[in-house]
Amino acid sequence: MVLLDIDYVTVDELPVIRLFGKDKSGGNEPIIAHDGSFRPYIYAIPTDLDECLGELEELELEKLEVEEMRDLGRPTEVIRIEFKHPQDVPKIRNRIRDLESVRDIREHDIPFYRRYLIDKSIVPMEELEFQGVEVDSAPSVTTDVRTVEVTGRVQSTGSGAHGLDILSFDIEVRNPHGMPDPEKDEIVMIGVAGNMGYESVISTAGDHLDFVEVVEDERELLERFAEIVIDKKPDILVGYNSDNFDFPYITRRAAILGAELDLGWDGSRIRTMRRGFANATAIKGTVHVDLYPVMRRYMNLDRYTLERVYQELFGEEKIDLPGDRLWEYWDRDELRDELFRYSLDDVVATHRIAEKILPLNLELTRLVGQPLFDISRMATGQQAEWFLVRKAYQYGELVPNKPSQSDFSRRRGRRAVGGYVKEPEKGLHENIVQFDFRSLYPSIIISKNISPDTLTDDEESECYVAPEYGYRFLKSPRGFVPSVIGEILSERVRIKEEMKGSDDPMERKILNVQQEALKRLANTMYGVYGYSRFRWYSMECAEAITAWGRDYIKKTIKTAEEFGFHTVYADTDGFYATYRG
DNA sequence: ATCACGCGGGG
DNA sequence: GTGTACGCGTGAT
Repeated sequence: MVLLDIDYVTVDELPVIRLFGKDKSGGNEPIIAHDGSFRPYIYAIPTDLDECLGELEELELEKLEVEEMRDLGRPTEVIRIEFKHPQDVPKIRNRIRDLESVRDIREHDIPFYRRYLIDKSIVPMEELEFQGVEVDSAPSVTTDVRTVEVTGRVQSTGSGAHGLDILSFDIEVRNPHGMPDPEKDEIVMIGVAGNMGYESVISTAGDHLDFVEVVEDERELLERFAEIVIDKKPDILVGYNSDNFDFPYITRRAAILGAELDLGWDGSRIRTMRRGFANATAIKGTVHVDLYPVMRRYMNLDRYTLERVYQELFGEEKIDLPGDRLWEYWDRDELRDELFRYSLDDVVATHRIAEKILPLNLELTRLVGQPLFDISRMATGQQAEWFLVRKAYQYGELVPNKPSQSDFSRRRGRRAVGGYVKEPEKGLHENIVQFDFRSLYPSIIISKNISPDTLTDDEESECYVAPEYGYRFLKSPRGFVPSVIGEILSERVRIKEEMKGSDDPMERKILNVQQEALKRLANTMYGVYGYSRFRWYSMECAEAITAWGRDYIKKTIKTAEEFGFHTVYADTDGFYATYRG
């Protein structure tokens, strides 16, 4: 099956991982696989091993094991402490940290389902194979969900999921007094658009329009929407700002009207989680993607309204009606059809954006190895971090802890000096030659071995020494981050080669998105060194990278000028010049 | 310069 | 849920 989502439940006081997938070759059947074989754990770094083992014995923990790992490259003996339940970790970790013989605890802040994916080398949005036996299905409105108990091996096959079913939706509200208030303003339309040209607006009016499906009242409107989602069984349900608007609104209206909206495969309800400044809405089994945070990351605009994003992406205007007057379009017969067309246009636009943008996010999901639900809501720095957490496991490296509040405030505000910029010379320049470095920063990280684990004070060892700052980076062994970026770039080269050798336009398209995702990830790696919440934060690394960058471009410009070129503009990794002989 | 505050998207 | 989280522009001081 294709693995779409993951979580865990507690059965008889023990955690059971649930893998939500679809059998793409077997009629798109939803499957929930239960795996009760995995247990949470953390690491303790002891000051004295035997003493520490002794102290830990007294806490009556599930299991203790001594392991040899590396902590920023340094060989380190750690104690792996297993727990019965993920919830035990926050309960007990402070007591462990405070033990006399414990220098530090690690990997105590990694969500259980993420730990599972990493340790089992399982990748969402790839085919998943496992051995299991059928068990009784969970009660569900989705009647045909199969439940399987995992009895043996579980593994990702490496083949990506393509042809996923996407369903987009969008609601319209009648709000005559300011912003919509779910306590009193009814939902009058829900637009839905699916893969195979399925486009429809559900409403209590508009029966003369061919794309409108008429229902009796608002409650039926909500239930019909739920029915369509269940019936269409999309892999991904997409909205625009649906985390913060559509879903919370629908949920509240459903509660007021007593509508059944148990869309989860396990019969669970739509859940909106408060996440600091933003919400995230989840439906068990179906991956809900809110395109708004995705688009904010994907492009750099002054505003991110659906209209603006659509226009930028496709160069076309979509129907735009004034939000504060939509209720008039509903109330006045002669304007109502326009509102219907607006509703349809919104959901179709959302769908088009989804079709264009999701392939990249699916590749990032596979690369980072965390669920699409999470990836679509993560800042790029977070994506890079979870990618590295997975790599750290593979490399036997201990993951650094998340920065504490004091680390964070100390780091915040410090900023590495940026790239070299020569302001453009005014005027019209002819016969311009352009020069730029390919992947300048990733290349510098690799060639100068810039990594927190190679940064050293040691004057004796052979080092690369950063210009301006004099920071020293060991020439060997190869650092953790440079190794990982090296992997990313060589994978990208391999994929580009494969692209050259392919005539199949479909295959080329897929490969192109893959290399694009790798490029983005590689380029993110440089920036995160200076990102204050990053586990591998290092201002020295961030500063060294840009210092070498400035050094390279200035030297290149100087050389070009010796050959008779004149630079009219330069920025970070490239410059424009005229030839003067 | 420094800090508190509020906003984004949605109708 | 191994929870509780952004980043920037604005106006006031």
